[in-house]
Amino acid sequence: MVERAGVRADRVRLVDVAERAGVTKSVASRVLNGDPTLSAREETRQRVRDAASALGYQPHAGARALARAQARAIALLIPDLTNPVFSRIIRGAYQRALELGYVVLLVEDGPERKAGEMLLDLISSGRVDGLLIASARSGGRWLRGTALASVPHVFVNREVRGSKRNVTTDLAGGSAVAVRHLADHGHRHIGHIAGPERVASSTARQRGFLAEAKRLGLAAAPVAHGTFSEEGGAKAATSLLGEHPELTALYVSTLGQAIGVLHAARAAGRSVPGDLSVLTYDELPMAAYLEPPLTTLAMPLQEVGATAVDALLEQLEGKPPRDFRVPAEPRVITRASVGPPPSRD
Amino acid sequence: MVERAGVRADRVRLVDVAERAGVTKSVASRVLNGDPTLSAREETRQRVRDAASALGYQPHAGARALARAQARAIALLIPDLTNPVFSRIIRGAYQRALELGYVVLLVEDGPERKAGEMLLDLISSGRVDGLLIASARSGGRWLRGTALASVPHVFVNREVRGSKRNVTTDLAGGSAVAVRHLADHGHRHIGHIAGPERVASSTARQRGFLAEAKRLGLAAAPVAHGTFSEEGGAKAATSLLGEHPELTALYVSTLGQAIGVLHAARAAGRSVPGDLSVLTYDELPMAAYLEPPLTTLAMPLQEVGATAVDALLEQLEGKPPRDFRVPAEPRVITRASVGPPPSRD
DNA sequence: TCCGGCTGAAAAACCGGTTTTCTTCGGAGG
DNA sequence: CCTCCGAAGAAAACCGGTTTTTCAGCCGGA
Repeated sequence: MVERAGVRADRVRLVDVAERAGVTKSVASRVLNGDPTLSAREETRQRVRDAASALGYQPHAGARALARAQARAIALLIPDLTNPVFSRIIRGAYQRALELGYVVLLVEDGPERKAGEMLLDLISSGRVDGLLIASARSGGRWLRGTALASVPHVFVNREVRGSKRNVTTDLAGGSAVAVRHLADHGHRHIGHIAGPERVASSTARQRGFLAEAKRLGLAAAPVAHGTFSEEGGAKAATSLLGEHPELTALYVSTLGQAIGVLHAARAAGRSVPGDLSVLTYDELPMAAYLEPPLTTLAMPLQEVGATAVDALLEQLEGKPPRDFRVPAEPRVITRASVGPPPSRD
Repeated sequence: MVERAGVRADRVRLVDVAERAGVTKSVASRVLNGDPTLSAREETRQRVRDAASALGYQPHAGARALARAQARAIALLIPDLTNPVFSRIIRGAYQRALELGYVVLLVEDGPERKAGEMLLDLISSGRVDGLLIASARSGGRWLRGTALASVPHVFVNREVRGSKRNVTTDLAGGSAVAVRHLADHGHRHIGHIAGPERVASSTARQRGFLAEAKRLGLAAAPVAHGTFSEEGGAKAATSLLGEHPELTALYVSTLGQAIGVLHAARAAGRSVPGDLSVLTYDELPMAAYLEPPLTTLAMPLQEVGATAVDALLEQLEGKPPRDFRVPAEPRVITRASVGPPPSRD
């Protein structure tokens, strides 16, 4: 008979702990879990705890998941691993999950459209208890279907109307701060490089941008859409600057786009910030090392990730879902990419 | 009694499938798992399969993990989520794992030094069957301890001597190609921005760099060390260019460092590629949008991640560990950051 | 006619926990 | 002196699978 690869041999089981403490496993279990309905002498409890730590006992996750009907794990769906914005969200989520004794399974939303099924499989195989959905891409597909209905889930950094499951920052408020910052430098002709159309985060930023521009009585505030990538930013900037040569400042949605915007500006012979000021969302160390160093808008993305976990766990506790807004207070990190508009001549 | 949040209610169990097919769960299990020792009529087998798919049966991962003594999950330790280099490795690993029916748990190696314990907990709680270690940081600590000894694991993109568990690319060979590319452009004074000292990937690249420089009979080939970040690259470049103003080309270890190098070059008043050529490891879309667009060395990182999974699964099957080298064939992606050395005058 | 061996499938044991139910024992109250 | 009760812990059932063991028929051969 072939020997099994399993480590079964050297695993410390609850029974081992119980035996060493001279009690039955039921007592051991209840002591270790702090079951309030157990009555046992303090001395006995201590024996159990001692035995557990002496043996280095670690309960078997599978057995627990089985007995308790919960895996203490959650899945996190993100659109793109290489985007550092999501890295922050992931970090926040991982850390909070860890604090609460949960484990998180990352799922990247590939173009193969498999992510939705994967998530559902994770749920129905009992590998995870709930879903954190930070990707807009798949969403639409199976969102509507009955599939998600009975599964605890939360939308991260995106807004699904009426879902009562959104964890967001005040993107619109951030946009307002951005526009004000540029206006304070004297700019009256400000454009916006937005994300893809019909993506919630894009429209939120755009809404804030337009509202604040109007409030300040700025001239036409044009918007161009592009994907959240260097390429998307470059293309959008090229077309926006082509159609609106009068623009003196650009408010950009993501750092990736901003890199593309800088590229496009150079290609168009516009110096930054001499001819064109650029302010972008997403503060990351890299921003300081670009040419020119980018002035950015910092948002508490890590906190968004953490809050998303809190929101999901609330649902897992049986509470009705509700929206969370992460208190934002956007800060402008001043570097070199924003200056006064070029003097007319 | 409070109602449990668990979805126990609507879960399809093996018994349900068995019942619908009119057999016992043992038969159902063995049919679905293709147990060769089972004898059953084809008609019966079909009934079971039909029942399973009709009910949308998905086995409970925890129960399986318990019964089979294996979780069909692996952990992947990475040093830094925001580094897109690791994103590629992660992708490769996730995808291959998925194909093989495994799930990957990502662990980021924070400075809190907790990562090692976390991994061991994941193992001892039976949440994962093995470890993929792509971080050099923690390594040292618990590597030597008895802890890892009996745990299936693999080192990804780093080399631990004598471990027989390394999955690497030919970093040294890549360095050689890089140096040759620069030499082909006429450079005789080439410097290298390496990673932190005593990190295997750093020394491998450095070794290849020095060997090829020597082979080509180049003048002193100085090396400066820095962390794998923009800041690390900038500092290293500043000191290297300060001490060796004769350098006309730099071979850099990572894209992050390269961004720092470009920054430092600008600060030193050296134009790229006019005064200084820059060639860096790590091909990513972003490289094309930097100023100047960076010439890079592309390596099959995704393949490294995938191979690491293969290597680990071999161990899980009970085979003795062995080193894997991902066939590399480094390609230089030509952009604008490499040119001829400035003409002497 | 009786037995052995095969096929097809049921039954039972087990994985490592959690949770509910039962038992034992000592002491207080009647 | 007997009864009853609560404390302390043992025993058992269950979670949802996998794997081993057992069993019922049926067939062929002696």
